[in-house]
Amino acid sequence: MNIPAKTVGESAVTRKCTHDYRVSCGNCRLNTLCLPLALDSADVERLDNIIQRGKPLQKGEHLYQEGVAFTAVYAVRSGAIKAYRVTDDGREQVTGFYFPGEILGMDGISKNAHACSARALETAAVCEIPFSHLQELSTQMPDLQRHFFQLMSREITEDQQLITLLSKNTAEERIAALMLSISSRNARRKLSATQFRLPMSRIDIGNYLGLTVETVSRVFSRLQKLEILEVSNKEIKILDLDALKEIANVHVQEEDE
Amino acid sequence: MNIPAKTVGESAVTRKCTHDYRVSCGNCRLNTLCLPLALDSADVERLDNIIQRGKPLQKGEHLYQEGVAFTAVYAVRSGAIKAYRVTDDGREQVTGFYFPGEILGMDGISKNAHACSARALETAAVCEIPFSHLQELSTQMPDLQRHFFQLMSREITEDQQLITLLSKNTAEERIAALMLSISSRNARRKLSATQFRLPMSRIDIGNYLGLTVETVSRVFSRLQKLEILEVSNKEIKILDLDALKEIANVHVQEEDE
DNA sequence: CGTTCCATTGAGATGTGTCAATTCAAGTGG
DNA sequence: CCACTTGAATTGACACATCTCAATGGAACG
Repeated sequence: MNIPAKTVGESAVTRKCTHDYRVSCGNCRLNTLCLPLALDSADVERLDNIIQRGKPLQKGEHLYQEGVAFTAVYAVRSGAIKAYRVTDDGREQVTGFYFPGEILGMDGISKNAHACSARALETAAVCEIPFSHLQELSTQMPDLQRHFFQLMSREITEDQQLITLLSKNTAEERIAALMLSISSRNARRKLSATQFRLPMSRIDIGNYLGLTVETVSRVFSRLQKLEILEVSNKEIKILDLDALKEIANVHVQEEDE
Repeated sequence: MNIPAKTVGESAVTRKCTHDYRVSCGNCRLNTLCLPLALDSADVERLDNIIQRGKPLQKGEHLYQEGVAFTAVYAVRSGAIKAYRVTDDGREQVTGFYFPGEILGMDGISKNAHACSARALETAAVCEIPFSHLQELSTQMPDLQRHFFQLMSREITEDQQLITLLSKNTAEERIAALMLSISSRNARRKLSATQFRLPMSRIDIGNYLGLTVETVSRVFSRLQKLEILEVSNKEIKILDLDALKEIANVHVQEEDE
C-alpha cells in the first residue's frame, strides 16, 4: 500500500493494471444491457474508443461527488454503486442503487455539475464515458443519440415509480418492491432471480425507501416468518415469489370506480 | 361552433384559428424559459417550423394518456397541466404539475409510449414538438441536442428532489416546499412570487405530496394561523417568505456529523 | 480478541390516515 | 335570482403504522 501515485503520472495510474477489466465494449458480457441498440461493429468500436476503464473502486470509494464538475457518465461493470444526495439540513438521501450494465451520472448534465454523489457499496469496476465525446458522437450516430434519450427517459420513469412507492405504499410493499427490482435486475444479467446477496446495508435500504432501519429489519423478520423470504443478514432467498409480488402492490382484485 | 372539422383537411383543422395562440417561438414571451440556450434566429426558425400549435385544451381534457404511442413532447404556453400515472391497484399518483414555459412528456421516450397521462387543470395552450423531427434536428444542431439532454436531466434531478421530500419530510415541510416551488416558478415568469391562485385541487396536492386531503387542509390552516400564509380556497398569499423557507427544510442550524 | 459498526427486537410516543359530519363554492334549472 | 345539487374543503375524534429511544446480539476488521 501507500503507493506514491502522484509521482508516476496520471495515465500510468489509471492504466497500469492489465487485468481483465480492460475488456472492450465489443466483447463485454454486458453490452446488451448498457448498449441495447443495434450499433454495428464499426460504431461500437468508435464508442469503445472514447470509453475509459479505470482501476476498480474499493468499497466506500467515491466515483464522483455532488457538486463537482460533470464530465462523464458511468456504466457499472461489476459490483454495485449507490447514488445519494445530502439535504440542506445535512441528512443523506439515497437516490438509487446501480448494478452491472446500468448507467449513472446523467443527473449531472443539466447543471454541468453532479447533482448527487456516487460511492461503491463493494469493489466495483466502472466504464467512464466522457460526455463531451458522447455528445459529439451522438450527432454523428442518430441511434446512439436515441439510445441516450431513452436511457435518460428510463431514469425518469424509474424515479417516478419510486415516487409512487414512497407516496402510496406501506413499508412492507416498499421492501417487497425493492426485492423484486433487485431480483429482476439480477435475472437480466443471467443471475439467480431468487437468491442473492444485498450489497447495501439496512440503513441504505431504509434511507432509499424512506423508512428507518428498525422498520426495515422488522419487515424482513415478518416476511421471513411468513416464509416469503429467507433472510440471513445480507443473503436473501425468495421463497415465494408470487406472494412477494402480491405484497409489492398488485393486490389485483380492487376498487369500484 | 360546430365546425365540421373532418371535412376541411388536417392542416386547416390545426391552423384555422388565428387567435394569439398562433405565435411563433421567435416572438413567444416564454422562449427564454423553454429554449434557454442561444439558438441563432435561423435555428429558432427551423425549430419553429416543426412545432404544432393546436387549439387550447379545456379544463379536464387530456393532452395524452398513459400507454398511447409517444410522438411528441409538449411545452406549456398558458394554463397548467398535471401529469399522473395509475398504479396497478387503480390509484392515481400525480407525478408533476407543469406551468407555462415548462416541458413535459419526456418520460415517453424510453418505451415509445407515454408513461403517464397529462390533463389540463385549467384551460391551457400547449406547443407540440414532434419528437422524430426534434431528434433529427438535434443531430444537425448540437446546441439543441445539448438543450434536450439538459431538460431531461433537469427532470431527473427534480424527481429526485421530490423523492427526498417524500422520503424525509413532514407534511408541513412538503407543503411549504411546494408553495415555494410554485412561487419561484411564478417569479421566473415575471409574476408575483407571493400571491397566486393554485390551479390544482387539494386532492391533487395531497396526491402529489403523498398526503391525504385532510392533512393538506390542516397544514394550510396551521400555516394560516401562524400568519405565514393567507389561504382563501385556491388563492394563496405568502405573508412570511422566510418562515416558509425555514419550514420547507433549511432549518440551517443542525447536526454534528 | 477487542472494537466498531450493523442488525434485531421491544416498548412507548407521535404524525398522519381513516371515518364522519359540516361548511363552502360552483354550476344548473326552475 | 333563488333553491337545489354536487363536489371540494375544512374540522374533529380516534386508530394505527411507523418513528424514537433503548438494549442486546452478531458480523466484520484490524
